[in-house]
Amino acid sequence: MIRNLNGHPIIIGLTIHPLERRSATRPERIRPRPCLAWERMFVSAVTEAPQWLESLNPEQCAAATHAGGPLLVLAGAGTGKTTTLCARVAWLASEGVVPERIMLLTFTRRAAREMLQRTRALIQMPVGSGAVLGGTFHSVAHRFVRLHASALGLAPGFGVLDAGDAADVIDMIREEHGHAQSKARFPKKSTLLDLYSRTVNAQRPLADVVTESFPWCEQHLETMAALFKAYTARKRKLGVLDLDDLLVYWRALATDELIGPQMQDAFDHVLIDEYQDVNGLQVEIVRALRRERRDLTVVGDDFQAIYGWRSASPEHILQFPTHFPEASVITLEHNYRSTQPILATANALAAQASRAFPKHLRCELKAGSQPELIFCRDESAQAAEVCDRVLEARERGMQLREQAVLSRTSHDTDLLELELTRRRIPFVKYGGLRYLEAAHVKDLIALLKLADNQGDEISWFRVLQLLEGVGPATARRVLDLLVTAPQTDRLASWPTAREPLPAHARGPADAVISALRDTRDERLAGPRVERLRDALAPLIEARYPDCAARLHDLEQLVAAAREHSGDLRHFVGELVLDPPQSSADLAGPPHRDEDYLVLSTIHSAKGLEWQAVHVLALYDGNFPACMSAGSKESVDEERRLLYVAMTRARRQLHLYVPVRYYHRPNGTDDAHGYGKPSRFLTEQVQQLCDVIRSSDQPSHLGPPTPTARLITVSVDGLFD
DNA sequence: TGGTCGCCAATTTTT
DNA sequence: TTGGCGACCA
Repeated sequence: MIRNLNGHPIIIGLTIHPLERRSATRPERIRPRPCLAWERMFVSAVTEAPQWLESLNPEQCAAATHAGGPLLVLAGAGTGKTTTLCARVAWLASEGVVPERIMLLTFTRRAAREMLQRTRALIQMPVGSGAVLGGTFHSVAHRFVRLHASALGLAPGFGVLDAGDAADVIDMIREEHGHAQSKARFPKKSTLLDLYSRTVNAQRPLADVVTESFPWCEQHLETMAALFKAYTARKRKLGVLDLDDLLVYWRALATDELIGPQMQDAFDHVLIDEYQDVNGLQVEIVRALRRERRDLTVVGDDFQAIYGWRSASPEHILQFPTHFPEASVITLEHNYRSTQPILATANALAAQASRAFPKHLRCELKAGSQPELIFCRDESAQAAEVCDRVLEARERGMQLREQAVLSRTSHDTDLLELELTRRRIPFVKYGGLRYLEAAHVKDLIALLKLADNQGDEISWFRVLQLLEGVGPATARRVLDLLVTAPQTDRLASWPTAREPLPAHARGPADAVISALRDTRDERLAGPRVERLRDALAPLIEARYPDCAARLHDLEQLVAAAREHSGDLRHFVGELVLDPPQSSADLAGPPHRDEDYLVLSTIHSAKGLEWQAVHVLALYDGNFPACMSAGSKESVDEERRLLYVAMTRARRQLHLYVPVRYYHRPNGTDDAHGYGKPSRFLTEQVQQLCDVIRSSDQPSHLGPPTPTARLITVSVDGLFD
């Protein structure tokens, strides 16, 4: 059993993958440990220099020891942002601030864990004492809302819906309202949830959000407004909160005239990482928490804001000095990560931005090779090129885990995954399909939720449809019979409720029901999950052809439950907020001796770094995505996304432009199917990438590379 | 005829 | 994996 830094077991991830069927020798996915340059700095700082503050540069030191009042730390990529924040927590603690009175909000739980661990190492707090309250906005919100559940009119063990569950609830209402069959196409569940979530997180009227981001839905505005009202009512009725509700409820607590001041007084210091990615709702929470007490530290880089599609906006960090007029601002500009040529290229890209805090990253590593811009014949040539370079670098002594392949979408690496498998190069991938999104995992979770709450219609709906010959209509009929039963024991009405089932499905259904019944008195999550998994297994086997791999995934969940000390409700709740196999949870080196290449989406690579970085598929329409071509803001965000990708590299940076692509029929105005190099690769950047290699070989596939170069010249026009 | 099931196409990024 | 469409079953 592998554990994370908190000692919790980690599930090693999916064994199912869309490409799996074609590649039998695919390596098991494991989580790599991120490369931490600052970690090394600190190890020496702690062991060799007791006054660890001396290892910081003057700006970092000023930030770490800032006394009193709001502080904005603008930390460019690779400038020791995490180092500084850790040092600040350590400094506060060494100054006598009680750790429990420090709140540390980070973007991922991994970041929180790492920081707390580093901090402990710095000031030698005994393990267990450093109870800094740390985590994501959502997980901290969960804690507060649970604490004040009754004040909020919630049952003590309210459930938390993940995004998939929320979409299912919306879909159910959508059907009840009769939108499923209406002739005018109605937005589907994921669009609706997206729209709802954006509206809530941005704290702006629905009409505005629709007009701005979903103009094609405008005709349905009133209907959708009614649907969303029904959605919130339904959540109340079901006694559940979705992820957005956690924030909404936290804000309600923070602004409450009784609880708000208490909550504010409970924390001497609030520190927030990645402030460029907060949304309007989160800002309101922060302002409520620091209305009177003003000790607040926020750290971020407006040029690395890449979550606009989740209602985050770099405007919030830009406006921090307005919200907190007495704020001090410290800018970190010494980059310790990348070589000068890489930094110069990234700076050239940043210079194209329309709005940003001025920053001039200075580089400590002068020497280094130029970034490479590589034109490839097509996406499979791109895959081959990447493999060649990766192996070449390994020959020269660079471990695979020191290299990473980053892409705009997780799907960009499909061909590469096949090629890596063919060449037997081990790799791990994160981003992409996540553990909790796999159908069979959702099946088991639905059953677990039923064990906890027999009134959970969504879960009933899902579980019933696992039975052979049972679809939405039959499931609905059974459900109606169950729901009419008294709240306390819905299972009591099972003998009647099972009537609508086809005869051959009744036996298997009974087996599941008795498992639910048998485990009712079991307190610990482990035995319950195991028993329920056993009951579900036959249905999984009957339903999915590749059941062995899927059952293996479920076994991981059982193993995790066995290690869990709490009850089932707790276990499921934590699973939703801290899902395994998410990029947020890359903890603990699983096998020190293993070496593997890292594949990741750029979003998931945030905060990480590697010696060599390969960025795939930089052609117009993909990166920047055509979905983002609509507004200046979203194109700016695409640019920042590329900036984030480029600044992950320490020594080598490779950018790939496949010239011809196959998977995007009628996607653009280009009927010939040639990719145009990304609109971000203007001449300015290209000149800095002085090694331009073409990799075309004689081929039946056709067009010679010069066509691509011609297109390159015309890229600038796309900015207009 | 209502309902299930099989087949095909398409899919941005995630707490 | 989801959604849409058409075939087939009670």
